[in-house]
Amino acid sequence: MTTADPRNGRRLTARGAKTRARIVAAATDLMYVKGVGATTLDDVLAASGVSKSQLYHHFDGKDALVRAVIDNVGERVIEREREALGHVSTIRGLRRWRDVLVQNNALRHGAYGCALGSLASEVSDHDALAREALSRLFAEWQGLLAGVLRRLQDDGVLPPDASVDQLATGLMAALQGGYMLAQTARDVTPMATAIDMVLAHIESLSKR
Amino acid sequence: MTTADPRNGRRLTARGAKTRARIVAAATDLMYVKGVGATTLDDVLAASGVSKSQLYHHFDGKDALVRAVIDNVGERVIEREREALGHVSTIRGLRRWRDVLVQNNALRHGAYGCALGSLASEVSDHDALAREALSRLFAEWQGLLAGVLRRLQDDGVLPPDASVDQLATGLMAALQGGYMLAQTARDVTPMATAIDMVLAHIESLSKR
DNA sequence: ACGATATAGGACTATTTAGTCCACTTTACT
DNA sequence: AGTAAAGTGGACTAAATAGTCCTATATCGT
Repeated sequence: MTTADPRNGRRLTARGAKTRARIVAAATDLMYVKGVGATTLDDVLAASGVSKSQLYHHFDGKDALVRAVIDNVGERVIEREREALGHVSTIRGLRRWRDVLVQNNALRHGAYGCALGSLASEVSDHDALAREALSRLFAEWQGLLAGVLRRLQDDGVLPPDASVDQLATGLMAALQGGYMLAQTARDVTPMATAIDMVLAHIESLSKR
Repeated sequence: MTTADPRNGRRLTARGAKTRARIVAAATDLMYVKGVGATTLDDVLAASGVSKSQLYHHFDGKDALVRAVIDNVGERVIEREREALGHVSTIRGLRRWRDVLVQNNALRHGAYGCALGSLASEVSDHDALAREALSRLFAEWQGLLAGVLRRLQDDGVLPPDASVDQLATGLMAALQGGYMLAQTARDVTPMATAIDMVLAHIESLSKR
């Protein structure tokens, strides 16, 4: 059985796909914990138990690997958020979504920040392709938030003139900024506070 | 004439201080544009026109240089924000503060993000001392914002039960998250939108 | 079954990078 | 003026790192 290689459409056997996935999985973990710049290809090889030629067989180089990691992280985050937000249509549901993110982040005392946000701020100024991919992912994530707000609007909870997309932007920014402040303070509190402020704002709009 | 060396109290001549400052200035620029990880000591030497022994005379190594850069950036940002926010006591003044940040960021189309925020997300998980310094700087910056809100409260614009510190946290998070989204999108809009949302929230609290 | 292609292992190279060392010059202070 | 400390220049080393190359094995399509 063969499948298309995400990189260049080259044929890929089941075995090859598995090796490729192992490389990406190891790189994803390392880059999340150590950062992209501090993760060497040798680190990835050691963690995945794969040889160098295999890495270069599947990826043109470090940049290509980083892009594969972004795709991988993005896919997981978007899927997670789609499940978490896809059917939310109440402010209460939005608060539950907040609780999950806050509690997960609290487990690491804020360390490492948002998987997507950390990648974005490290890579955006260096690799245009990676930046664009991250930009699309943020847009998609934000679209899920906007979807929730739109449902609130459709249910009459938010007034028709509420600018759903701008609220979603503000919520995403508060989330990402909160992640970053929590990472710097090694304390999840600022992240929780920032999201709460936006949710309070959204709630206040519904009480007119 | 001699002054205390910021690093270890060693005596420092005017000439030495000048060399040290040149190193820090070059490193600051490079690390802002290229990122900390992608900036090599050789880059710093080339940009500052200084020899390697001088760099190691003034700093114990790259980590120490990064910390000096953080102090330098922090000092400039805090001074800038102190001037911008120190005497603001109206929402109108807060909007003008917003305009300056947005316009400055628009000049680079969002690139590089916040000088402090970019350092924070790259360094926080790698160097505890640097993280703590950045955490103190964010707290100081946020304190300036809280000062503005407190003045609004004292003037009766914000109600006495408004949680000024939490609003300042939310504003800082939106600002930082906005910087990051703008950097990823290469478009200042999300940053402007995020701050505007928080300012709208603050304004809505004043209309009770 | 068999040729073609994908996959695997790992030694090897060239370059970059942090960090060291030492000879020499300038400055501060009495 | 003299001397000790600070400052300077740059060659040098060791380690790390990205990337190449060649050989061998496994798998696929026919």
